[in-house]
Amino acid sequence: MTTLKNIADSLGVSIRAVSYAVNGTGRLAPDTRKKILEKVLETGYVPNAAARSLVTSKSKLIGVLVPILSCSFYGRILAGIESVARKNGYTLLLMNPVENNEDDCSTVCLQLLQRKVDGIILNPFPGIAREADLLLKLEVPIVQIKNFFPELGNHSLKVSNFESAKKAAIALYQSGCRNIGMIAHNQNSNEIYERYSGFIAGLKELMPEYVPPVYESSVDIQGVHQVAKKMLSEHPGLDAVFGASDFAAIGTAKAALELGLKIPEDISIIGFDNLNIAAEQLIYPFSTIDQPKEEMGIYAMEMMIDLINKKSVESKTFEAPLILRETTKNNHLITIR
Amino acid sequence: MTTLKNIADSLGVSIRAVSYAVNGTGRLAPDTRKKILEKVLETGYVPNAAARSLVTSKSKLIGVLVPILSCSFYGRILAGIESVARKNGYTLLLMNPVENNEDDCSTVCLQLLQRKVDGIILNPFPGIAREADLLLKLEVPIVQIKNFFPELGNHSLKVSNFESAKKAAIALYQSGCRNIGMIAHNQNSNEIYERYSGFIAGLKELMPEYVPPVYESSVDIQGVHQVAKKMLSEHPGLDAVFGASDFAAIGTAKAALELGLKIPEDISIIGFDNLNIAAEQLIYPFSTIDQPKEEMGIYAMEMMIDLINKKSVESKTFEAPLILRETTKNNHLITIR
DNA sequence: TTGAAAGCGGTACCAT
DNA sequence: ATGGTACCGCTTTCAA
Repeated sequence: MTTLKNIADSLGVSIRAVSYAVNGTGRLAPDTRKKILEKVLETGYVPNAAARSLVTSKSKLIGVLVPILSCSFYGRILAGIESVARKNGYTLLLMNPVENNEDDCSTVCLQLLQRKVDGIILNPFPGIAREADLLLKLEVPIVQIKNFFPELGNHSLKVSNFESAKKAAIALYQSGCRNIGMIAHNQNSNEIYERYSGFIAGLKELMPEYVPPVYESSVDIQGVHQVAKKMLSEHPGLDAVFGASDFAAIGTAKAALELGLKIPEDISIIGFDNLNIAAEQLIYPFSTIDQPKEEMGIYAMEMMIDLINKKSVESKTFEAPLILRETTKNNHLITIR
Repeated sequence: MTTLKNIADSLGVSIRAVSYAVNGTGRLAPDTRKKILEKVLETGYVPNAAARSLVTSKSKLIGVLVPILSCSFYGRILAGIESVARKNGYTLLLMNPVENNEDDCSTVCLQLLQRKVDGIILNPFPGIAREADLLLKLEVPIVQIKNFFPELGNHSLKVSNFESAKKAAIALYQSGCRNIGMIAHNQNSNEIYERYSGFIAGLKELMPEYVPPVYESSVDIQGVHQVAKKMLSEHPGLDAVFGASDFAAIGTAKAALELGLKIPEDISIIGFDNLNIAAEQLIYPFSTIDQPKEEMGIYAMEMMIDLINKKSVESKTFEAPLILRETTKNNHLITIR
């Protein structure tokens, strides 16, 4: 393998000179520099990142922690992160611990510590927040996506869950629905809670007396399907459902169709996330709230770079627009976006 | 930061002793070992991966290169890779170059070289195969997924594209269809070619005289939609279409519905991949060929570990079973799987 | 402008 | 069984 020393020896110059030439730093006689660079090209020399980071104590590594890879949601965020990381000389360490599996979470944290990552971008969940002390010991920036645990610092990124959920409630009202329910999720997460609160707040404004049915389910279509069937049976008058996720929306639609309801004539449905599986439905492309996934990834990594460079950064809340498709009726009456 | 030396000094033992204790290697007096381990725990010492890999010349890093992150397909493969990597002390470097963008591809390769990864798992495409010389210089194992370029060595992983496509053709025949077309893709990839060949072979067996229409499209629903509309208009007698991907299947279904055809009564459709967006269709969950994504990821990483340990490994072709759902008629008549 | 050399945090060999 | 030490490849200070 070619090293700095090899090149230095073969050219009769010092190691330092080669280092400067390779990195474009320091002062060097122009022709020395040129000579070295030619040799570098010729030998195909590539600097050793481990050696470099050992002495600079910068790894140029960013740990990225996501709980789910089997759904396009995090993949699209990852794509955003990766593109700006790569353009700025950072490389991503991808970690995908099974959510709340203690072993997985601690293994992953240990990796992060050993690798001396320069920063961590993660979608936090309780199992990882429990390891906060460890992570904090690294003393590197942490950017939280979607969710937020104060133990992990105060740099975060999310969408306007409250406002967008409120928009969904208002939209359903504007389309003529008056019996509106919600399928929420039973996970410990403030984003779901914010969506719930926004939904309630929207209804409170328009129908102060109305108390909507809200059911909770696990975050998967199967689970929602069961819960939605229960909700629709126990509240046969429902003419609209807001889902805290697209999984919730799809599960609800499944249940509604089984019960012989027509979408959206009998029942309107709005989801959240704008997942591919919601957008690409052949017959019922879902009305939903769009989370700007790629943009969030891009912003997260830009924020990370600023943090690493000690620039001041602000946590950001993205707008999440309402997209009207085929699971809501009277779209022309809906003025809110 | 705590280092080996810190611990050694504070305990009055040698650095070597601490190294042995931490790694559980070498011979050490039991009580010395115990004493050291306690100190390690107390100080929260974590070894520095860069320093370690500098001297061992093993990085315990695996470069993973995927062309697309915005679709659950590669995410699910990644999840499989990550789980076995983590359990074996390896960490993944995630790379997502824009396919066939030269800059991206060379940046990514440079990263791989600098990081001295112990292995590379990738879904190869022409832009990356062009950098094969560089990658080969690393002299580390390369495992190719889905596609295969001989320039990148001979370790690969794929599904039985030919046989499964043949199954699809036979299944469509068994269900009673006699006018069967195909939507293929115009990308330079042998997997698509194998699917095409399998399809043709299946039909040749059953209807030697029949010459099926085969149209090519880009790999996205929009593109397929256009092409499928053209195909269905130019061949109004078609009663079945085999899609080289689920994108092809969905785009075709879209076109068929627009033309007023009933699925599956008027036209049967079988896709390939078993993507979430195909499986989770509310009204038309797609009959398709299932690629075992997680399993492929798991196997790829296991294969990588064997290769690193100089064990002999064999390239593997996974079975890809036919899954019958709602886009094929007379499923009960279809005996092939 | 350039060469020599210290040292980053480990591993592993060579003596003792 | 254990201590001393060379060295991995690179950056950077210091002196010339």
